[in-house]
Amino acid sequence: MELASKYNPSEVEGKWYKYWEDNRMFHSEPDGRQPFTVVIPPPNVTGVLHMGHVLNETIQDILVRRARMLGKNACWVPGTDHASIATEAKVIKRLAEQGIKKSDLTREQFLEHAWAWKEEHGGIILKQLRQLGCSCDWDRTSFTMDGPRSESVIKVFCDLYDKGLIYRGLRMVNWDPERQTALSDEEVIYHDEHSHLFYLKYYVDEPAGSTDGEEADAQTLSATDAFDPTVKHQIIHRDAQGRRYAVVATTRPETIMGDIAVCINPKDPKNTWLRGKKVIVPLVNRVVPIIEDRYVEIEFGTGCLKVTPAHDVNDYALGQKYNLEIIDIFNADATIAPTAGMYVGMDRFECRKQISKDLNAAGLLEKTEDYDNKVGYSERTNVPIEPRLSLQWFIRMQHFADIALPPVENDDIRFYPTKYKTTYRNWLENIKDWCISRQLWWGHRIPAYFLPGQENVKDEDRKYVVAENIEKAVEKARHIAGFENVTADQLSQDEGALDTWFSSWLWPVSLFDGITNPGNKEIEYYYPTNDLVTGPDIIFFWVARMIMAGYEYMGKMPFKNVYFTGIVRDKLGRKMSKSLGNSPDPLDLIDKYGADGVRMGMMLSAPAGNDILFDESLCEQGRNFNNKIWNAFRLTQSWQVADIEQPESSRIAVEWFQAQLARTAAEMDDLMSKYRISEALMAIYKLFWDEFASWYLEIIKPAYQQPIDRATYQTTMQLFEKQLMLLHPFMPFITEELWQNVTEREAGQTIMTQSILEMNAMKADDSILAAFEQAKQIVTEIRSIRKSKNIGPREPLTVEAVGQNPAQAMNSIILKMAGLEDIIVVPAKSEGTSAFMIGTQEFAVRLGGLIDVKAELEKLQAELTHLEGFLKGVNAKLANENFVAHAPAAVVENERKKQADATHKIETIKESMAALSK
RNA sequence: GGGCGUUUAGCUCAGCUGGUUCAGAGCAUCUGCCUUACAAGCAGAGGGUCGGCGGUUCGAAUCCGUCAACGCCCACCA
Repeated sequence: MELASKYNPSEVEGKWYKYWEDNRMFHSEPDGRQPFTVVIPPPNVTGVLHMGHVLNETIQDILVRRARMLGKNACWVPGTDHASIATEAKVIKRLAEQGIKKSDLTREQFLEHAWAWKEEHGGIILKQLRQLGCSCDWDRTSFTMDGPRSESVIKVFCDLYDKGLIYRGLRMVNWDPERQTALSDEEVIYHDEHSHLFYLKYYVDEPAGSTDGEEADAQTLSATDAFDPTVKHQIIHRDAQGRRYAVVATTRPETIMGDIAVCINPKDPKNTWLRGKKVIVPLVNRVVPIIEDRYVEIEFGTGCLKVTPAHDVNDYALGQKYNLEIIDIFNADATIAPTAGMYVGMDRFECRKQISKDLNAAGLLEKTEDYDNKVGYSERTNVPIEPRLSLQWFIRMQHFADIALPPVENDDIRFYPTKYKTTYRNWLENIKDWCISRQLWWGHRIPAYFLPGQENVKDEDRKYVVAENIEKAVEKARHIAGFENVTADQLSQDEGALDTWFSSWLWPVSLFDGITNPGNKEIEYYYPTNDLVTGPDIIFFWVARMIMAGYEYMGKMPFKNVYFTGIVRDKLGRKMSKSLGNSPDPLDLIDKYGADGVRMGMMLSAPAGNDILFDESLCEQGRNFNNKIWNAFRLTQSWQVADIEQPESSRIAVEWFQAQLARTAAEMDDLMSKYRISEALMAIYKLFWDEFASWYLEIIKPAYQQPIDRATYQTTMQLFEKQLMLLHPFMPFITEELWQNVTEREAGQTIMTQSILEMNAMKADDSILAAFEQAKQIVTEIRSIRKSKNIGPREPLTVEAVGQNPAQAMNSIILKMAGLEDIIVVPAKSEGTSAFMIGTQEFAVRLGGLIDVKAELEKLQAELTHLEGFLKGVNAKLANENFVAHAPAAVVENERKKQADATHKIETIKESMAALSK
């Protein structure tokens, strides 16, 4: 096998992925083994791979591949999400480019375009996942709008409706004027915004000069306290003609056409004079009553609140309470509606500008202040949402909160990191009903069918039936009095579609047909799934709701563990985004560093729960590691194997490395069980690079053009192979490539299906590990002395062990690695040596004429100073009666040992110094 | 306004219920090396008052209080 000096991933990755896939090696069927199931968080069907996916999918692949190698029947189900609103937006955009408006199309025509778009762009991301190395069971690829998944959604809707958990109602919802649909609360993102607080004059509906005879307070009115919210007396505003008016502060003057009242707090001393009066809405000239409610904050603005029930949730609540009229002044696209009577057709923000000008011109604007407030934006279209009164479908969430909270609280379902338990609890404890209907076409159409002949009935009172299909709907309808003879073509289905998350919340169940075919073999085998890997940003959208649906429909948790990844940011901590241009294209990175390199780069920076500061140089580190492995393999392949005796150093090295491997395998197992994936990777990285390549291979490496003994060679290749296996989940491609070449493999054998169970059970021999560490220290000391004395690495040296040599058993290793001629035990070290200490044992390197007495003395002096300081500390501790009395015996004992060791070392150093000074 | 989290080496992080010479890892840096596996490398080295202050304790990076900075989530003061 000819091997280039640099690893070339592109030659290897495609080849092995094709092999795995062609042989359906990721495919799973229920069998007698323990299942290990992961369902992919379905990416948007028309999406492309970004760095967030790389993080997420790499973690899942590591978990899945590892589970497979631990003998489990691993099944990672891939799929995509129809992403109702996002995809519909993309389709509309493309249609617009072709000069077609959505409103020009029928529902059927639009859906044709949408499906065409889906066929064209759908699944690109699934191909990209293959490039990353993801070992998904592609035979199971699903789509949230495919047959079984759609059927599940409709069935669940009907079921929840029948259970009384879904209702239809007129509510104030979050309205996206861009897409013209309702949204759930979770789809609204609040941003701080610099805006203005407009102080509007609402004249009292009374003749000029009116008084109530009690206006003494008003005499004290000054320019400054007129708007002081803490003022404790009445504040009456009058214009030059003596007309009284109230001042109302608002951020949304454009809604005054919808004003139906002005509200004050009954306890507000400033505004008591307004009680029972009527005021005139500026410009609009509508006369509206002053109402009183404790809801109004006395200290905000002037304490007067304009009430616009159609355009504010709180105002709506007030409207309900006081039975106020509702005037909706906006069209669905948030332009001014004819009901407003003015500014009709104008955009809401244009209108705000215009109306503030007009108010000012009319002398109805008292003043304007800068004001920072929060404005809700649509998560998808990034347009300010409009609270809008609308007839929508909702799920009663209290029931679901009740079943979903306990399992997380008591750790039946575990969250990593655990801090998200709190987030989860807070949300569930303040749960609100979920608005699940969307005024969209791309999605699951709401299976509600309206009965005919209700043209004169108010929308919210129209009769309907909920059924899985039109036939069942007709049947149900015929049971309703007066509709006994209704036919299918007389029923009209609700035009709306369901929230995307209404399908995703079923994902772990619907993937195995657990809704449509309960109790089937697959759902029984694969459910509950094991690990869910996702971002904390969708904990409410998705994770919580899956738990709800899981318990509702399976009576069991949907997954046992949830691993929340961080958000991928750039190295400056900024969120990766298209607009910033700071998000690398994962495929470019794969081109550059190989999939294994990118995976490793990602994982190196990904401790659980923290945001990931991604830096391309980490991929470089990954690539370098690949190259290191590659070259280590190249080295082993360059050896001639001969039937010669095994050198002692090799025998010891093998024994030592086996222990080291056992220790690392156990460590990795422990770390993986805690989802400390980056640390597990670091453990195998260090094992391979620092222990295997830097020590083991250097020890067993035969002299130039000399053959290696068969025993060492064979064991070495086994050790190599085992490391590849431990590494495989992290870096699947290079490990497969090399594993295949470590030795002849039978056809069809791959590293993927090898077991690492045995390795995890190996016992590490601690005594050899300790002895070897000591030998390494000695070697390092000698190398250090070589370097400081400018002695080349191959110049033979002799080392003296003073009194005894505790590292005797490791002599062969030390001789080879430190380039020594000999290690001899001497009663006292000779002149012309440079000494060092390992623990309490002194060694000395014979340097002959190279010894620099002055430098040597300086080195010893520095060490002496350090040791004396250390000893002083220890002595102080031991002199403290409280310490000796209170601390556990073992701790005290340890301090005594430190004291003895330090004392001994100090003596040794002093002797050395004395000898040198002679 | 409420809640959560973070702060340890130049960077990114580990340090579990206080005590192993406990102050660590990787990367970066510095020095010397193209030593026939690998310069995408080898060998060696330096670097931190553990955010500030106060407390508990024989003993604190670790526990408590407080302050500060940063980040995230939730919330109907227009």
